[in-house]
Amino acid sequence: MSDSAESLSSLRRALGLLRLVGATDAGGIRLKDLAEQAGCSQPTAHRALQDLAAEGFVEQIGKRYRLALDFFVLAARAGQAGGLRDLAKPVLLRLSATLTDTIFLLVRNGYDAVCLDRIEGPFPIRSFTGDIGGKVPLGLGQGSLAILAHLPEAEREAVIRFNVPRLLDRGFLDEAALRVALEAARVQGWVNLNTGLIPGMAGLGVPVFDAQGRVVAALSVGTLADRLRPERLAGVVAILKAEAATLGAMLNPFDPALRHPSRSLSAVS
Amino acid sequence: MSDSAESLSSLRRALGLLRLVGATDAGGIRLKDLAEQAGCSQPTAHRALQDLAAEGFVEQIGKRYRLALDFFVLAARAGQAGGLRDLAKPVLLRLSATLTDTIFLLVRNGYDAVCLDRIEGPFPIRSFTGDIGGKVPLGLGQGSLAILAHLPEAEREAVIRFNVPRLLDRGFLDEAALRVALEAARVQGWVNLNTGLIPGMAGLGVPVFDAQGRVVAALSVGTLADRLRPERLAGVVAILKAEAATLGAMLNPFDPALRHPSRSLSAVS
DNA sequence: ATTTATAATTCCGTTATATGAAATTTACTG
DNA sequence: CAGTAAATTTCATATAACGGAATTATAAAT
Repeated sequence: MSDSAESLSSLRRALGLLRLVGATDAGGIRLKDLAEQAGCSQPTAHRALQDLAAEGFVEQIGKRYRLALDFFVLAARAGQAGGLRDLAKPVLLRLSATLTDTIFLLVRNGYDAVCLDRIEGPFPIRSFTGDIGGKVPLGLGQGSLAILAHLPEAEREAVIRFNVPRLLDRGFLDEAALRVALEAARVQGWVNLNTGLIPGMAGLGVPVFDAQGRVVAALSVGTLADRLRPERLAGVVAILKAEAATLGAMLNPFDPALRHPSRSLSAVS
Repeated sequence: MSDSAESLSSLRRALGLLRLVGATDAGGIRLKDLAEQAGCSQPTAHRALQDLAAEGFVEQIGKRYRLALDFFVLAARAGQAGGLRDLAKPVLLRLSATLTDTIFLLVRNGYDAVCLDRIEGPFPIRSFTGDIGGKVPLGLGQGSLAILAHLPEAEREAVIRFNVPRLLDRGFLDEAALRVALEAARVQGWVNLNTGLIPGMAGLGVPVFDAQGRVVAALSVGTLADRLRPERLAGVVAILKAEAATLGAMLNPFDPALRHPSRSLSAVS
């Protein structure tokens, strides 16, 4: 629906190339394939890549292109999306120290939840979100589900409509199960999906609300199933909720980022 | 030397704008200032920003622009120099669990060492490298020094020549002290610079070699000086070296990234 | 080593598109 | 409710982005 209209500006095209380079794994990608996938001529791709490389976004290793470390550094230095990450850092550190488990900070981005930060606990964790920068469809995983559950009705429905096929594709919840889980999340105020999607793993997510009561993020814990048995669980929930409240209270209620929530949706390609 | 020649391609200009947006902190930056700093007209900046926003690299909050999450997501993938980050993850986790200290994974990038990943220990650590994505001149800090010490002669000399002034600027080692430290690092095979540059802190770094014996990274530990007293130190060294060996063994000897080491130097701006 | 094939890079005439001045709209500020 | 400054849109112009074709480099095969 979005890309059917042909001609893009040269900049859009170049950014598309950058994205394609990013989609490739460590080995890099050849100019030929890049041009083909982007649907532009080889000389065009070549020139764009030269510029991208000159600006330090891409590096050319032999005949292959891949994202440059400078790009990584640039992002790391950049004012972290909304300052949320910086604000949340002490919260994550406290949680990590208190719970001795892996802690995630997730935010919504369009139809996905993105891992903004994470602090590793001593146990090896497998999670859907993966590392910082990782993405999961909203609804998959505890934190992700916590966010989805507390979105305003209209947005939530839009996301569900869009995501159900994606979830099915990945072989997870169907719509009915998803709605049950969402309802449970809403009444409980936290998520503890023990669907056993990852054997031996368990997790727990709580939403973070700003002063207007909008969900802006989720905190979650990932750990071994053993470590979330009933007696410990209640305590962990309490601690997580307390920290989520703390974090929420730190959010500037006048942050203009929260005034145009629809934009983030429409920005999805 | 690089930007004195005027006309840049429109792409370069747009990427410059992106960089400027990134240099701003969470509050964002106005179009006016952006155009001014970039040295282009307002309409030009405007259109570029619209495209950047349409591709999800930048978001417009009210009248201010800032980096969007997509940018961070993409950048997170840029850390993958040779997939090293993913490969190293279990190693870092093991080290963190075994040593209960903060663990760093550093790689070389031009004249700098970049922190590719780090796992927080329970002790509050101050380090030069700082957080993930942080940079230090090669030679400053244990891991960074470990890398420099094991570079091939010619490259090492080039880096030293370039970095000595930078190190002096920051008030640290002079060339003589640096060379002594490098020699020690080479014979010992690990670095334990107790220069007391950061009071109360201590660290320890070991190089990671690939199958051809080239340094590709360093593992290091940062902790309280107390925790690296002689009796514990030997054990920590042994563990670090063992993990460095494990990691090295996992590296694909045919990674093309390692075949053109000179490029990474010349790519420095 | 020599040849062959495939991809990367450079050239160049054409045309699309990026550009900035000026005009218009929008949103702040006193 | 003005008055002002910035953000957008419009538009004619010139530029620089485009792809076909030619050239060079690189890899594969014999």
